[in-house]
Amino acid sequence: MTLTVPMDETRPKLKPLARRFYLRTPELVARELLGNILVRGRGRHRLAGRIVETEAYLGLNDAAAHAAAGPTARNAVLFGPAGHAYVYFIYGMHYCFNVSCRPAGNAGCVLIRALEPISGIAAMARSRGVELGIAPTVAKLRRLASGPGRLAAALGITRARDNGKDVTASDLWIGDDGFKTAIVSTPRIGITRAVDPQLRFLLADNPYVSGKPFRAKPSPASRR
DNA sequence: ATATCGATTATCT
DNA sequence: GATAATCGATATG
Repeated sequence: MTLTVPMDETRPKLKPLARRFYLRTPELVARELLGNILVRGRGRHRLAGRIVETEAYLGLNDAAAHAAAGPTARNAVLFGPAGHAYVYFIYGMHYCFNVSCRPAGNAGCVLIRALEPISGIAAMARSRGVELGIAPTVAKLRRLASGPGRLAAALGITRARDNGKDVTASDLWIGDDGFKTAIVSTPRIGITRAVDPQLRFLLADNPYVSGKPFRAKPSPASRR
């Protein structure tokens, strides 16, 4: 199992990814966002987690994308400049957080699907309405932000509050601390069209990705 | 362990 | 009026 390295305060100051990072294809941005840190807040009271799962949505030529049929009131941000938050409401109760890619006019984006919680964990638990006792297990921590709806709830992301925000310069931003690791791709989750292409990207063997709960590999010594 | 189901509403046809 | 880039709960083997 490859748990990611915790962000620690001795690393160089976390700096927002620059605009040019997002001025590329959704596939590339989705891959390269993995391992970076999604942050809510600036300064002292920060909520932060490492991005461990993403999906690329390609825009007009992607039947599964919200932008597939062209601009509407809901998806307007996708047709604007790169590096802005696209937040939508789904199933009557969940928000999902995306970042726009490519130059204005190209409606690509990346859905951020899961975080490994790093700081502000107690606040995330409060936002999610879950109890973590002391010394929470990975299984408990996983419940905070493994899945796009959970992630948005953990960071208090809503459409009213966050849609359209500049992710390179606002209280909702993404920073690079230099972390890199192996990446896996799979088909995207929960869609009914364009189901084949492998546009979902995950950190290999990371327990904080969405889907089946993580199970520790049985070791000979721990078998019962 | 996997399967199915209900919640609840903005958005689009 | 139908659908949806989900989640959590319940049922069943």
